[in-house]
Amino acid sequence: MDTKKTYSISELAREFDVTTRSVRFYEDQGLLHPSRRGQTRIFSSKDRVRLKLILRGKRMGFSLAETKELFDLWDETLHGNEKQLLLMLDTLANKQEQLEQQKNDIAQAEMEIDTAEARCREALAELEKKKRQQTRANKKQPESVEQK
Amino acid sequence: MDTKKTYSISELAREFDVTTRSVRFYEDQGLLHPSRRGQTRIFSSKDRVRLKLILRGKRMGFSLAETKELFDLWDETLHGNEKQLLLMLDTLANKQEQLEQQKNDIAQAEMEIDTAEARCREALAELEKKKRQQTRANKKQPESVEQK
DNA sequence: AAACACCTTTACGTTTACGTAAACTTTATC
DNA sequence: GATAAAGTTTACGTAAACGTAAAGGTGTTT
Repeated sequence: MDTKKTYSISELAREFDVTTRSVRFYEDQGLLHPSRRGQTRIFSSKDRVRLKLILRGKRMGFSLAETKELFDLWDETLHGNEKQLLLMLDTLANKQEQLEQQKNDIAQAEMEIDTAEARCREALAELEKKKRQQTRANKKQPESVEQK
Repeated sequence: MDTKKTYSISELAREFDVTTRSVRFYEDQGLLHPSRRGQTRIFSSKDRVRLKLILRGKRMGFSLAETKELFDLWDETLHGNEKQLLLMLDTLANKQEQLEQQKNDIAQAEMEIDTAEARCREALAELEKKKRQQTRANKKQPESVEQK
């Protein structure tokens, strides 16, 4: 269920395959805001979503600080006066640009991987061809094998 | 021209907007291999290409170590015996998977940015609406403005 | 009540990717 | 030939993102 209300630190850690140390660190940096029962952290589904966003951000090369900025900005936006809303729109536009850049990078990388793969296969084919020629030669003149 | 033979360290640094310190660091880590004239580094167009790849890798969240591995592997592959070619193909397939993951991440992020943007615009529209109502009210009952 | 799993804080250690300064040499320019 | 511009090495400093103890608090299971 995605509708579960709360999560323990290790539940989240297991689900997203991170250490509890990391989760606590993210809280320390102000990216997560679990409530407490006594000492123990209790994470809401909002925290869960944020953790997911943090990790996606990391995969995309965003720093925790960048991600935190976005979170903070979004929180402020909810309290939204006009200036903040406009600032948010601006930030979102910037992120879009970044994503476009990344899409270009990925497209480039894919092309290069494709050509690299092609060259590999060519080289392999070359090797195979030589091997077959070798084999044929051996059938006709077996003594040509292993000349010491 | 893209056909220029060699580059100085500051030429490369300017072109790609990095510091010379970074370039030297990349050499130190074995990612670049400039030749020397006396003490001075002379970068080939191969080095230039590699620098471009390093930076693209960074934008995509790759560490220098990861990029170096790819470079090294590719160099070995050129000497290619069969095993190395197969290993390269495997590595390339893995990178492809990574790229797919990243494309997914980007697509997700784009969707979320879109909905965030939409909400911003809604909120702005709400504010505008309220303002207009306010204005109309002021025309009918100007004394309702600025109650101390 | 002992053992065990799970949670906590505090705090020092580590890796990556450079920044920054010092002190020096080489190359270009006036 | 002096001076500036660009290059060099050496080496210590730093921010980010955790790892890794150490030392201890809850709580539930046997």
